[in-house]
Amino acid sequence: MNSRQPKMKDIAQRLGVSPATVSRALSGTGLVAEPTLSRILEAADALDYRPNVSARNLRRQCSMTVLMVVRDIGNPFYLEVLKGAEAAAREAGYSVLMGNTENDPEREADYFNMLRDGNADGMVLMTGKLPSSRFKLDKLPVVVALERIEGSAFPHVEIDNAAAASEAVHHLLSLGHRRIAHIAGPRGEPMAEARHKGYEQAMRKAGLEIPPGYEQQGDYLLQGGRDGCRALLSLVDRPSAIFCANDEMAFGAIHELRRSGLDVPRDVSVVGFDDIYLSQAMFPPLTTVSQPRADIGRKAMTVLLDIIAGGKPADMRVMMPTTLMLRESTAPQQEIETPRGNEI
Amino acid sequence: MNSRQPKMKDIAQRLGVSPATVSRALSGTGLVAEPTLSRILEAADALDYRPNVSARNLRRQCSMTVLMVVRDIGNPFYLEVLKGAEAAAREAGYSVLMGNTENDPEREADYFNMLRDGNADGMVLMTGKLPSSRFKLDKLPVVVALERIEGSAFPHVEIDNAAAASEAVHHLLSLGHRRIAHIAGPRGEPMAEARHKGYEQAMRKAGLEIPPGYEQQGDYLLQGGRDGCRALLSLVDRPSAIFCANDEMAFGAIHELRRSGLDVPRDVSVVGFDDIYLSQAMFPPLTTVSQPRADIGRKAMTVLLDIIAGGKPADMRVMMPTTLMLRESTAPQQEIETPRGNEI
DNA sequence: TTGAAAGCGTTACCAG
DNA sequence: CTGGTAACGCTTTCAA
Repeated sequence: MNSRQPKMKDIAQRLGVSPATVSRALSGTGLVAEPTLSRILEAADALDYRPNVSARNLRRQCSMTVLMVVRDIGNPFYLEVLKGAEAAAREAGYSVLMGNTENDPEREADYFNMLRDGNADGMVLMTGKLPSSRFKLDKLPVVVALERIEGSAFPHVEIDNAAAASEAVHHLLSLGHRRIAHIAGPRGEPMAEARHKGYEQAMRKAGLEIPPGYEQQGDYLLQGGRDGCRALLSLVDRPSAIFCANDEMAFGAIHELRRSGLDVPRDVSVVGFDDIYLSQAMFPPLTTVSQPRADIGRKAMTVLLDIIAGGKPADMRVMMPTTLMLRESTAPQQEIETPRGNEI
Repeated sequence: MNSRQPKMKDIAQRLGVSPATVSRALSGTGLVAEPTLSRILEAADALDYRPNVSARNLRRQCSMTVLMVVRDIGNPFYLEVLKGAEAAAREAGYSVLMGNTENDPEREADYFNMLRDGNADGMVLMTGKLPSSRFKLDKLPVVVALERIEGSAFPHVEIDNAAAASEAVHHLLSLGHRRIAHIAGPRGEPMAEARHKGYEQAMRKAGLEIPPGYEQQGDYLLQGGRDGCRALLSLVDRPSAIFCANDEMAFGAIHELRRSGLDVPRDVSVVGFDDIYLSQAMFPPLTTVSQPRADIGRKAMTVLLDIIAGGKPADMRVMMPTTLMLRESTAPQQEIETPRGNEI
């Protein structure tokens, strides 16, 4: 029960060398001469030696652990990001601790404390704001991914939400649509605001007025998409296309359209944003803005690891490219009822 | 730069007591007298003292960390489970480390090693098999969730896949369907086998022969559902209902049906399994078996924490209840083309 | 190139 | 109830 796991001392005694030498041999500093080196490596292997991480961390004052903090771990949106980040961390020998804030400022503060306490060496933050704190957080090794935290000095890895939104609206314009509405994300949420702005810019650039009621306030949720869409359908001059701030609301909108006896895309085109899992499996497969989520996670982790290693990030603002996925929820504008939509 | 974070020694010196007393006061053992106790607590608060976790773990030989190991972190299926488990762990003061195996036996072994090494105090395992090892793994604090690992002595928290599958098929039977096909999960995968068995049992119990070709081999993926469905449609006597081993394949099947000009549910009913995120947002909203995923995660973590605390699990096999979600992808069997399906 | 020894910050055992 | 002290297992000076 006592001496279960072999320690460095055991290997040292067995071989008649000092623990210090064993440590050097095992940590791969090229400071051990050849006869000894291989003997130590062999012995370690034979005994199935594994270093005690707590001891090492205590001594080295680091934890080899990074935090991934999201506001809702239940949101599939974060999955691929986590995946990419986990892979990058793993390759560098780091473990990933999950953090779920549920939008609770106290929890957010907790995770920052873990950082300050050295329980974690760095943090990838995917929440929209910073907890208030009496400490200067800006010096901590933190990278913000996907979201944008205004006024913070942390590096950001994100996409150009406004430009991507504009591109989506352009697509609708190029299909001949003019009455294009928007169902926005939560008010004040920077990502939602950026997408909204992109919509407005594209409309303005096309010389189009946005009719009253064409900008609906949503909440990123299915029901919000339904509600926004219902409001749009009640307008006298209802839109021929709807650009939604995320896919989930787009699904809600499509539901509502169908319930009203309208066909997508024949009667109304719908574009989403995010390209979440199975968006291509919806009916109709959703035209939407795809983010390279795994790459974003990977990049964020890479930047973070650089910072942890003491480097300065090359870019404080990394923009990852988006792709507009043209699928089947959009079709050319058709003023008059046509016998058949462009279903394949 | 040197003495940033206050340590117990600092508090002790400040107050003229010994570090040991500070430790006792702060760890809440009732072994410190009242005048001292509050002084220590106050001082700790004033200095914003936070314990060094590495040191504590080294000394206590535990990590206050549990591992959640899944085969693919990119699969939304695990999300809610993670969420439930994370919440339960957090409430007990544990952190959750993410593990992603990608079905790589080496990685799986890595995570078991983390356990053996004391880098983690326990593990919730959601992969189908055990890495081969020269060590007896059975004594490690591991709980298997969702999956079933045959021949292992670990407690399992799962659902009755066979019974739930039978219930789904019963639903189709009660709608008058007789020609019911199944698109199964990967061969050899216990969960998939159980669901398959449930299908066969329900059919047998109803006195129905399963026509040749009615059991398609799938892979849990969208394309697998498409392929399986296409094969079914090529049969002379094609099914009037399809029970798919998971939702994703059900979406694939529905796609394929629609491509063939068939309406769901008017021409063919489809049932899925899992009730993943947005299954209710599909068109048509999918009738499927819902698992209490968050509860499963929470329960698994609870059992695990019990084991870590030294207790024996009350049940080695906890079965969580499932619910058949009746939505709009199923309808009564209709031999002859009817003018209108039962769309709402 | 190697060894001795001093910690890293806590906790737990023994005395008092 | 409290103080001294010895670990926990590893890394890293400093000497040799």
